[in-house]
This record gives sequence, C-alpha cells and structure tokens, in this order.
Amino acid sequence: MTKYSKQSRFLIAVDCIVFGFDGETLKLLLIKRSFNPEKDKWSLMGGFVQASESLDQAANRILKQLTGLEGVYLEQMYSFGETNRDPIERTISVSYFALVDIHKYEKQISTDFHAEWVPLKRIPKLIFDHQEMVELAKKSIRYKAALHPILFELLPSRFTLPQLQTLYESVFNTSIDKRNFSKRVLATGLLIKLTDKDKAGSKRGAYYYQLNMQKYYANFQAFINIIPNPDSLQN
Amino acid sequence: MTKYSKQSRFLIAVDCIVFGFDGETLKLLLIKRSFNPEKDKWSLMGGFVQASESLDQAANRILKQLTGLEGVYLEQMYSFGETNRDPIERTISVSYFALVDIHKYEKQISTDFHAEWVPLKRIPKLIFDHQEMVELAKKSIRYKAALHPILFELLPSRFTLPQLQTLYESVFNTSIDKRNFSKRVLATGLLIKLTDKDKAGSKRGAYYYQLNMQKYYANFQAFINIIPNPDSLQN
DNA sequence: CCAAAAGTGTTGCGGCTACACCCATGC
DNA sequence: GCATGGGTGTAGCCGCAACACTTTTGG
Repeated sequence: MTKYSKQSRFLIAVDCIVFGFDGETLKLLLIKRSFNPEKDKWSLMGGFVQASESLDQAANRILKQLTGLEGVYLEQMYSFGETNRDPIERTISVSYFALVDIHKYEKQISTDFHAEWVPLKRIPKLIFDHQEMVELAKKSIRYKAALHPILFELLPSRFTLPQLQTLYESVFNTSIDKRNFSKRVLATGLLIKLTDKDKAGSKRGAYYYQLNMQKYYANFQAFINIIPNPDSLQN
Repeated sequence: MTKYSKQSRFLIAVDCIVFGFDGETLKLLLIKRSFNPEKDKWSLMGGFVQASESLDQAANRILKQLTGLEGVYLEQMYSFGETNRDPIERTISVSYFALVDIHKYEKQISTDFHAEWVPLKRIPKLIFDHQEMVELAKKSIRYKAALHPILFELLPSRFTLPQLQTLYESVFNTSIDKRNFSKRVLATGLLIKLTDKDKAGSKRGAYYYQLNMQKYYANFQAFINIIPNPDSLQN
C-alpha cells in the first residue's frame, strides 16, 4: 500500500565530522574516497542510509565501517539539502559530529582504513559541501562545549589539567589563565584527582585526573562555566 | 548517469513547529490532516520535499501553502529518521521551528486554512512522532532564547515591556522580577523607547518599545543575558 | 644548578539578586 | 477615591578576572 505514490524519493547520506585530540592539536578524521565521483579526493566519513536502519544507526554503522570506531560520542548536527550538492544525483545529507579519544584508534585507523587525522588548521579542500559541514561543526562544538562538558570525550580516561587546558584553548582558539582555569574546572566537581602523575610533559609531572562518572552523566545536560567569556564563540 | 544505483531512496518530509504569542499565551499552530493516513487527526504543518527544492525552500513553501505565512523566522531543528515513524512508507522528516507574530495572521489562518492556534499547555495527541518534535521544539526555543534575542520574532513591531516579560515567563515557565527584567532587557541596548503608550492592558498605559534593528541584526549571533539562571532550561 | 613546566591564593571590581514604594488613570 | 497595573533605585553579596611566586626534577 503506497499512499504517497506521487512523491519524489531521494538518497539520504550520513556524513560524520570526527574530531580527535592528541594532547596538542585538534584534528579531523578525513578519508580519501575510494569510489566515484571525486575518487581520491578528500572527504568526510560518509555513506548512504539503508532501508533497514535509522539515521543514528546509519551514522554508527558508517563510522564503524570506515574507521573501526565504535561507541564514541556521536551527535546529529544539521541536514544539508541543496538540490545540487551532489553532482551525480540529488542527495540529502544528515551530518553528525563525533568526538574521539585519538589514541585509542590512531594506528588502527591509518593501517586498516586509510583514513587520516588532519590538524584542523590544515584541512585540505573537501568534496561537495563538506567544507561547509566542517565550518558548522567547528561552531557547533564550540557552542556546545561552552555550556556542556563534552570535551572530555576527546580525552583518555586519565588526563592532566594542562592537557585539558590545551584542549579548551585549541577548541576556542584562545589562551586561558591556568589558575582561573583550574579553579573553574575543579569547581564543577566533575574531576577526581588521582595520586600519580604524568611525567611525559614535564620533569615535575602533572597529576592525573579522571571523570567522576556519576556527576558527569548527571550534569551532562546541565550548564557549566569553563569558558571565561562566551563571546569567544564569535568567529 | 546514476552511480548510486544500488542505494535506497526515501521520502523526505518537512515538519514545522510554529510558535505564536498573543500577548498572554504561547501557542502552537496545528492542523487537522485532510488526507490519509490519520485523516482528521491533529498534526504539525508538514509536507514532502520535492525534487526541485532545497530543504529550506520546502519548509517555506509548506508553511506558505498550509497557513499563508511568509517571511517568518524559520530555523532547521532536527531530522527524525526512525524506520517506522510513518506507518505507510518510510519517511525521513526534517523538522523546523517557526516564530510568528500571531496577530498578523490570526484571522487569515483560521478562515482560509483550517489551522488552529492551540495553547502549548493543551496540545492534543498528535500523529506519528510529532509529539516528540514538539517536545524538542520547546527545548530548542528555550535553549536558543536563553542566549539569543529570538523571542522578539514573536512580537509585533511595537510592544511593551510587560508583554515582553510575559512572553519570557511563558517560554521559560517561570516568573521574573520586573525591575530586574527591565534592567537586563534595556541593558542589551536592543530596544528603543517610544513616546506613546499602550493603554489596552492598564489604565496608566505602558510605553511602547521597538527593536533597534541595526543592533538586533548585529547582535543576533552574540550572547545576551535576559534569563537569570539558565538552569531553568532543565525541564 | 638551571631550565621548564606544575601548582597554588588573594584582592578588587562589576554585575546580579533581592526587595518596596510611588505613579497614572479609568471607573 | 480607589483599584489596577506600570514604572523606578539601591545595597549587599558573590563570582570572576587579574595577577606572581614557589616547587619539582631531569638533564
């Protein structure tokens, strides 16, 4: 029974903007397309939605197939529907952004999947409207991170305050006073100080922290105040 | 040339959650479906995307066709893609919310289009997942309005501070001290005080204000601080 | 012993909240 | 003249930004 028989049907793609942080630099995961059109051009992780799956399921499947990533933070961002955005056939793309602990997957991704982590400052030309998606993703992640503690998704389970601060400084492209930063972060009550130190970054070593998962989940929708002046979201 | 021939194609719908404010109550514009499935059930303003139009164009067209509304504030919200959300045939719905000055269209809508303004507190059961869309729209409008001056889109070009305050109180389902409210609002510099008064609401009358359009457009993306405590966004 | 990064406290200011009374007018 | 809603000011507190020195240790 098809009551909607006169209507047009369209391809639906999912495209994922995958953020990673290696302790110093904020990066995106990009891939060289192995198929036409635009073969060998750089592209986001994308694929078509299948008849049997929801949008979220498609996003998770595509991420897994192209990168091996599974169980990462994934959030729907925006749907792109210009009529000519894919030159072969009209395709509506539902975009997602993902936040990934880069270390967990670094080797796996490059050997098995020919995907590559590219510093956000040096993104090459991308196919279709993927450039636009990246710009929106940068804005979205800032917007959200200014209000919610999502950036922890980019860090390993144990991390130091200097690492966390570098991450915030990368995302907001700013520099933050470390005394005020640590006060604000610790005031959230989300962090548990561990007894051992990371000696990699300095001679003295920096204490490891981990998330208080209880509070993290409870406060995820709540508002935090880590960024001094949200006007830094502007550009 | 069809390189994607093996992929499934889907119906794409656009559904609009249309908010209006009559000076007292926040309302949604709903319609009784004139076609199957779910004929005569309440529904959001929706329709199918056509081959020749972008998502934004489809949203604007559908709003115009179903309500006569044109040139109103319209923002893409979220895409719903559960496989069984439309029982007849799988349909992905891209939802938009709209903010409308209710007075401009009140008569027109009910006479010409059989659409109806329903108080947000008394929304009937809706078809499909439209209930879920409404819930998300309430959250989205609060979220955005806590940070950006979008609620002016719901008011006529001349309005009073008590009207504006009632609007904020409706949206955030809270009550606000009027002295503090007026200080915060006026501190944004977005308002121009006019010399005449609205005598409808009281004997003394309340001064009309209008938006400083220069500043309004310049500050639309910037952050304002009208809501005392953003934790009111919680529920 | 020195370089390099980590850690930590205080003060002052600005902005926010809480709060109450007078004003204008239609009836 | 009184009831109704509109308009306005202040004081105290809290939170935030600004700011510099000491600690640790690998080399």
